[in-house]
Amino acid sequence: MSEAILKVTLMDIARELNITAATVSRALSNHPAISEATKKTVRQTADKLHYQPNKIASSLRSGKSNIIGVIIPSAEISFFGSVIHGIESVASTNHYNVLIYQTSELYEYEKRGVQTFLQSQVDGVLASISKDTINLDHYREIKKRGVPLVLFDRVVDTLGVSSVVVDDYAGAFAATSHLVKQGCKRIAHIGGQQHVNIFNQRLKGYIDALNVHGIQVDDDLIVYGKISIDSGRECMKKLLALPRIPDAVFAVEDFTALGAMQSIKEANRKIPDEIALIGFANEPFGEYITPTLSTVSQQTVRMGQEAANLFFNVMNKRDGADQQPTRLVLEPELICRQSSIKNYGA
Amino acid sequence: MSEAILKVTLMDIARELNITAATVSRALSNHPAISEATKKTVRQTADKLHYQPNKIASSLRSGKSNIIGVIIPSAEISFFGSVIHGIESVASTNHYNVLIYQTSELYEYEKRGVQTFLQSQVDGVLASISKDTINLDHYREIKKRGVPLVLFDRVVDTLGVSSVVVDDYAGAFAATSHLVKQGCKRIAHIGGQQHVNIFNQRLKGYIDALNVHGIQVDDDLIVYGKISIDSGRECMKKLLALPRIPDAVFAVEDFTALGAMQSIKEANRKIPDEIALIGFANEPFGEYITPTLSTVSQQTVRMGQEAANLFFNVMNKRDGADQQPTRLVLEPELICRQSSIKNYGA
DNA sequence: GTGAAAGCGCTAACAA
DNA sequence: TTGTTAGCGCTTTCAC
Repeated sequence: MSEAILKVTLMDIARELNITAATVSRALSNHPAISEATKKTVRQTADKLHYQPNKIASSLRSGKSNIIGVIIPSAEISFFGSVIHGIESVASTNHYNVLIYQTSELYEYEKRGVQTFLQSQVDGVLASISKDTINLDHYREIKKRGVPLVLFDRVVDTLGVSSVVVDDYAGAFAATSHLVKQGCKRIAHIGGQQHVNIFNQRLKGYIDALNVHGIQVDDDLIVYGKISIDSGRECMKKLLALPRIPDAVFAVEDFTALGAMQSIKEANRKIPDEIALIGFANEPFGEYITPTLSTVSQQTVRMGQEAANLFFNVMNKRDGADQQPTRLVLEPELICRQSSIKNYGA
Repeated sequence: MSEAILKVTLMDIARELNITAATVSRALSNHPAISEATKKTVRQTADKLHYQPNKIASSLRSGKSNIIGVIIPSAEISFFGSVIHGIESVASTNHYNVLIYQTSELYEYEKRGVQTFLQSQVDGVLASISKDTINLDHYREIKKRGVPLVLFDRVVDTLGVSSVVVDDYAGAFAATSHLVKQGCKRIAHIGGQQHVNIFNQRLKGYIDALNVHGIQVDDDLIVYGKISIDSGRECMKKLLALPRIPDAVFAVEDFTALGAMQSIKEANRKIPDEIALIGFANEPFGEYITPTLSTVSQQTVRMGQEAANLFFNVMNKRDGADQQPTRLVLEPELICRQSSIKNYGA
């Protein structure tokens, strides 16, 4: 013998009070034309009957779902977890819900995600493009249907939509400048695959920072790896084999930096005294290794919040005129820890 | 001059083919009574017109939203990111979408999340209860409305709903046994707050493992901390101040283990040769510190998958009879790394 | 094998 | 200030 399942609608409240469903609807949405007295009794009976408005019905009628669809490569990657955190918090304050779709970096899944979202009548889509994706027609489809689209992190310019990214160039510039200020003269860089835009930007930031500070760029001090701990180890070994080894290393991202750190330790060089080290991305582990790793934060939570804000900006002023897409570039934040600060804590 | 916004409905297809919307609907859902010929033309025109079915309308009519609501404390915690990953992948293969709600560990938000989900007509709710929550009426409300509810990780037994947890006792037992097998005789435990069930379970697992292996439990070797790196450091210092220091430590979770590791290093004791160390939770950083940290995996992805599976089990056989709630207990997985394996790699 | 008609629960234009 | 009516887009029962 189980409890009766509640299924209370506007009509039930209306019947109870001998008024129409329309009045109940208006009373509950605080319509100005409804008397305070009716509003009060309506609200009371709604409570009494444990009424829950049916959003599905409301959405169908109003053409507004109050749902944002978010497309990410994987919820398991801490970066995207943080971004979702940011998106959800902003969405929540705007009375929106967040629907998640994971692509596993696959174009096919990404396409399917877009389809589902369109069918689910989401009011907007926030997406980070998968590595596998070349054809962008599914994103064009979103625009064509008049659904606001905002890209974050994995962005593409050709779509003409709003986007949020972090300024990789500025981050690299700041990281390198920081090493200069620590008194380092021979600052090496372990780079990533140069056809990847963000890695190339970081190289440029490094080079320009050296130039600005009057330090000659030395090609021997630039090596290229493949974004992994092992690759970082190998690259660092090359640098340690130079006739004159560097006194600082800016690694293109934290895993590479970690590999470099291991090689430096194995060579019995002191970090940061003999070789200062800084990475990029602020991976969680950096805070827990010894020495703690200096790095550049990509402001992931903020990125999510800003992406959501961009959506709400479009949403809230749908007054005709095709809006100009906003391209938001977040300033990354330098995080200085033991690996790059000489006389740390002294 | 922007592109016309597509808004194609079943009616548009019907008009185009001089048939009724009903037939189109049946054709698209592959109804047996519809001729192959009609199905074919219908599908063709649907494609031609770029028809996307409106799930909202379909949901309203069918009373099924194909959406699972997931309530978590925070998407930023890597544990929950993994769980979401698991849930989403299973949901996706079942043509379901996942709606996320973050509670920030607050009862008020959790209540609001449940409300929103009920109003959104989700077909089921998967939830991890926030620390702040004592009153569980909102969860009872879910059951009362006939919506399947599955709890994971942060579970409570009094609700009589299905749940997925990891077997903390077994994990602790395995971790301790592993240390015994490494030849350790004086195995210490840094515990957590004992009023927290999982921490208490881990203590029990530790004690029972010692007993089973014929090692006397020594109260001096059990200290209690507060789940933080600093607390781990302090607790370890106490252990190192004993007349006879331990030759192994099982820490209640990884951050505590990390603190302990730092203290051991500062005391110039070798890990694992002088003191072997193992943690719990498989935090990402454990793989990257030196030495790499042995730990116990809580199978987060699997937990998400199983939670989703439990939901689909209920969903797929709604044949009357009140179902017995399933209490799924996942076997944790021992992860042996450098910090606990003597002669590692030899 | 297909059509006609009703209705899921809500909202909004129009009337009164 | 409230009621009437229609309809969002789809599914489904009942006809034929």
